[in-house]
Amino acid sequence: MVTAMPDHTTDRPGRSRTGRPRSAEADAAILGATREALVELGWSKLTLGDVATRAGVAKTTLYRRWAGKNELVVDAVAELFDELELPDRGSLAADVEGVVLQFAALLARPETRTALMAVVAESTGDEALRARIRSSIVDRQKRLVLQGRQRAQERGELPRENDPETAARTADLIFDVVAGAVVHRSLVSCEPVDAQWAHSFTALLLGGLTEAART
Amino acid sequence: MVTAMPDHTTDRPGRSRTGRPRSAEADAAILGATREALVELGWSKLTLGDVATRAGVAKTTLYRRWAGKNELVVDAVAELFDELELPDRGSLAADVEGVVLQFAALLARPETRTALMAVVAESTGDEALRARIRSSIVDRQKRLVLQGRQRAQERGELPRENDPETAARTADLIFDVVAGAVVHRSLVSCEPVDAQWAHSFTALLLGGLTEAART
DNA sequence: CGATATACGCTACGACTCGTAGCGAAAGCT
DNA sequence: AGCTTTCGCTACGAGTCGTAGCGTATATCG
Repeated sequence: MVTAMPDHTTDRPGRSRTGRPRSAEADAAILGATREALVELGWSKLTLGDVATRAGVAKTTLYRRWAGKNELVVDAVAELFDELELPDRGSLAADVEGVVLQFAALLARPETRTALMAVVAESTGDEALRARIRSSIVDRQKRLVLQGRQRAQERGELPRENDPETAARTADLIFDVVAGAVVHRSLVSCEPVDAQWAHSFTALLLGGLTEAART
Repeated sequence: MVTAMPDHTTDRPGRSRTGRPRSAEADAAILGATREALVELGWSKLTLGDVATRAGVAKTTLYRRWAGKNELVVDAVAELFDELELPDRGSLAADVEGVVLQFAALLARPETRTALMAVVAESTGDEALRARIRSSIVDRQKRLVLQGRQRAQERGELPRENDPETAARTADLIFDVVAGAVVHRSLVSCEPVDAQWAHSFTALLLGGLTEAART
């Protein structure tokens, strides 16, 4: 799931092939410095000037590539979410528990905690930013739900869907429940997402799914 | 659930009874102005000077009462959450659907959307702020879960718990699932929490609960 | 009533960040 | 070579921050 062209760049005139190309190392250094500064300073105290200094680039270079703090942080965090995988653990319950714990581990990292919530908050009044978050972060992770369901259906643990529209709605519901519960547990309630919690949660979720499939 | 003493005030020396008391009207004006400014400007562009102007008070008055933007916004938003109620609709499913829709309506208001996420984001690096959020907002709403379960047990829809520790864990789990799913659906996925979704979600949740109770 | 104590409005201040403009130099492509 | 774009650097006005100082307003206490 790699974008062929870096999507963070603002309008580049015609994607011309002449002239000095942008430094890829600078890109990596900036995104890394952003995550680092986010951990130390938090969202509100994060300044682009500081990021530029840490990355070893000029402040103007930052403004040439990103429109502002929001866009920069979205790109800096989006990279982290691509780590999530869905290894086949043999059963639907084990798969769900595994991805829950993976997601929790990702949210336990300070840069993820801070950045994710801050950007979502900022996006409530900015439609363009919201769209960027959805395409860069949220929608990419829905693949985990679809993948897990397909595996479960192949194993016979879940019935195959007849109506594709219902199937899509159910997938969305599951995605919101899983992601929402884990985020709320770890960031709002500030309680650990350990193996015990993951087990209880999985039991609740799968119980609800099989119960619903029965009717 | 009204606190006898305003809890937002920073250290007041001995709560002495002499001298001019703080204006309660100013308090209300400031908190209202904060919510208003939050809607128009968003979190990052919200300035305390602007809030002071809108509220018709001096900027210094703001700094005398609140330590900073975070604390002010937490108090401004905490008031909104006290609206949530759990009217008795006759069945557990109806009660859950009702509170889900209420919560969604609260999150649909722009000031709530913006403020809640922003404050949570800021709190990831600030233990004092985290504690303030929990006591002012989160923990207060857990009453809804406890209340709903008690009613369901009285109706015979749910079995009574034997182990109080397990009961507490289950309540926490339900709280995180409900609040997390609704927040994620409306703020991250940006999809409406309508009657249909609330119905599907309730079926999933209650299905999981009865299934889990069976084993 | 006067004395005391606190809150309030107002102004001013240094420090900081913002986002942009302008320049010369560097680095690629034809 | 010549052209094009990026990069680092410096400087700038605008805006915000949080605080200090001062005079005034409003409460309780003796």
